[in-house]
Amino acid sequence: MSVTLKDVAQAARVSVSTASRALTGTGLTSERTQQRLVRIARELGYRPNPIARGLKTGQSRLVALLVHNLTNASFQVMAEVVQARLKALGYQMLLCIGGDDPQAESDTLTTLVDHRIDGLIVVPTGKNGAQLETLSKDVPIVCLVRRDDATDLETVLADDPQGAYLGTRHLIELGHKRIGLIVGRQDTTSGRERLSGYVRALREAGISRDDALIHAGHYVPETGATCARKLLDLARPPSAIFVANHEATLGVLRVTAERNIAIPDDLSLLCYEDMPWFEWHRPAISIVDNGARDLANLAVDRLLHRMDAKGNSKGNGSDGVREYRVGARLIQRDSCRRIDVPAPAKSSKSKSSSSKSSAAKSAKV
Amino acid sequence: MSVTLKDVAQAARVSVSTASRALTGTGLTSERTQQRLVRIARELGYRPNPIARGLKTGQSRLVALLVHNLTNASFQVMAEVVQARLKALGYQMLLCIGGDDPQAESDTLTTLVDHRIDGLIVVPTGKNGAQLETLSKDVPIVCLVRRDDATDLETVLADDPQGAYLGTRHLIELGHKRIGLIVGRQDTTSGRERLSGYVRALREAGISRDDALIHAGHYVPETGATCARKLLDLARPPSAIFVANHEATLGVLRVTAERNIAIPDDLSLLCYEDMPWFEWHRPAISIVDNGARDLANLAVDRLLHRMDAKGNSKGNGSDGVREYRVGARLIQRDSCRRIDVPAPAKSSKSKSSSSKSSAAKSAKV
DNA sequence: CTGTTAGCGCATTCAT
DNA sequence: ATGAATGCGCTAACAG
Repeated sequence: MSVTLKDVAQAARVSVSTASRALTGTGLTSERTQQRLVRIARELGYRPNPIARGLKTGQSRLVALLVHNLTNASFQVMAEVVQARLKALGYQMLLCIGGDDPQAESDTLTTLVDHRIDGLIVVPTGKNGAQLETLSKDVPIVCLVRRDDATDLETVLADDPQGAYLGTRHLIELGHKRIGLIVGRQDTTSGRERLSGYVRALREAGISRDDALIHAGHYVPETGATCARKLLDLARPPSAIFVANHEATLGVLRVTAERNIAIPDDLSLLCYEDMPWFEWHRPAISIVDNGARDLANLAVDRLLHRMDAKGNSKGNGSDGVREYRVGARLIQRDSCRRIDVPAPAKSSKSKSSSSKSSAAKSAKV
Repeated sequence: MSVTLKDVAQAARVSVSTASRALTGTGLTSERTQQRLVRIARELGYRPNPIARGLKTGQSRLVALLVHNLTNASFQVMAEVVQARLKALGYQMLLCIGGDDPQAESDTLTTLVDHRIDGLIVVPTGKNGAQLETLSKDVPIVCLVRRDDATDLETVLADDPQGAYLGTRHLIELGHKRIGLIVGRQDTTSGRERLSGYVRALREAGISRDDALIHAGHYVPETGATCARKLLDLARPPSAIFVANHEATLGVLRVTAERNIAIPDDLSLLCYEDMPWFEWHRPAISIVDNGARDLANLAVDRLLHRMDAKGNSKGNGSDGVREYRVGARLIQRDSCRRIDVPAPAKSSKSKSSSSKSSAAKSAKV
């Protein structure tokens, strides 16, 4: 069917080993035969068979990325970045979607090592630490976005404490005293860290923490709806809501729409993690950007480093560092307003707030 | 490192061939040894090496999905569906992102066959028909969403003529006579077909076609912005815009926001292909749903059929059918209004239109 | 610098 | 029903 190394060798009247050496460029062949083989191989349309090569070398030129879903914009970006970077290096990306389900994660992990992947970037559920730890002896692994506390795997994290702090402080600076927080499950790193950043900003500002304003929940839109209702039904509702649970954003927006709550006039809204449409939404939604693109790039860097180190068997390539942080960034758009200034009269269509939305566009690499 | 078939065979005191037969379940072994081998394999934690197996059988248990990007919500859904279906069958999905670039597509295709993928679902650019045609002799291929006219590969398409027709007719029924169309490049199947559906609906309604209202462009947000401006700057601007170029939607929304055009009061807006946030947007955006989930499922069905047929070498598994259509569906939300009724007074906040948005939610499988 | 030999782990043919 | 032998395509250790 396809032309093999043997075909090339025969056509060049050399042995397969010579052909192999010439084409893999080990430098163990004479300049002349080298070039000749390359030429002949090209003429014949020879393509090395990764399967056969893999059987011999134990490598597959396959790198896996395991994320929870593709709905989350951060995961989309990460998938695109990882794929692009890897492709440029001759790797193929195996994209797996685990749905944040420990069982699915576990199954997927086994299948992946079965396929002899050369590397793995995983957003862990946190429930398969032992397995990850074991696998990491065979294949370079980098954790992304979440840390699995049961491991000491190299991990690339967003700076969630900082991001939540920045966001909360921004709202405080706008004059908000009662700031609702909708955050992720407290059994995830990011969930805890974002809460801590929020708390710290409050503390620094001398605002006492009110647990009635704090809601944690699963990473689904429904969480946003439920929690938003609870917050808005409070006797003294918050003047701003910080949706630090990305998936919950849609739910919050639904509730504000249902109740005809004007943003930012009636309520300031600050969200976490950018999405393409946030900027076009009206009002454009201010956010804390987690730097998904940078996170993915760093994760790839670290993975390549480890894969390389493994290849040269120079230790484990960890450099002693196990955790990296990518800074968060506040992107102001139009969904937050100063609270110390009286709200504009609630009548005519607000002809104001659409100008600065484009200026704050984030620079992507 | 890992336990091999040989280890299992030794532990069971049989030959590797027997072990192989027992574990692959060819039925060529005695019931007893069969069960015994399975048990021992499990105890030893044996996992067959797909690479080695692949070298022998020419299969990889890898199926590739090649899409343009992951920003498009349809592609996200397709990736998730394909991955889920395949995983259930023991395949791994190789997700590739071609960026609608012919060169990238071509490169990717070669790499994929190098990896001996067992099947391919591809959203073709349309520029690599010959290559696809050639590859299809080695590996089952199903085209998705777009057809590559240079091939007669089995293709799963949205019913774009119908979708565009439905959407246009809906606007006409609401009383719109001047309906702007922003559609995709006319060198793509869907671009042409959606235009044709629009034209047909107009014709049937006895509305003469006005080319000033029709704009085709690349699948990027900028197209939407540019074309929307042109439409709105017309001496007689349209009362409704049908954005049949999905990616262009954001651009259109930006322009309407910039110009403070109220939807649907000042302008009715109908878009193509659903996105999660369309429903939560205010006003909720009415759409023509292309049935991404159904498309993906059907593509997988067809691919599996062909892979199966190839395995049993019963012809090419085409059943003589080369093209499938998945019907489109109109989902009414709040972005289109009757034009024959006078617009409500432009003052107070529109406390109306948020009720039916949830009712029209699409049922997913 | 090159050819010969030997496997990588598995499925499969040919014997028995 | 089982074992021995062969080879998938390639790389690498070992000679020359």
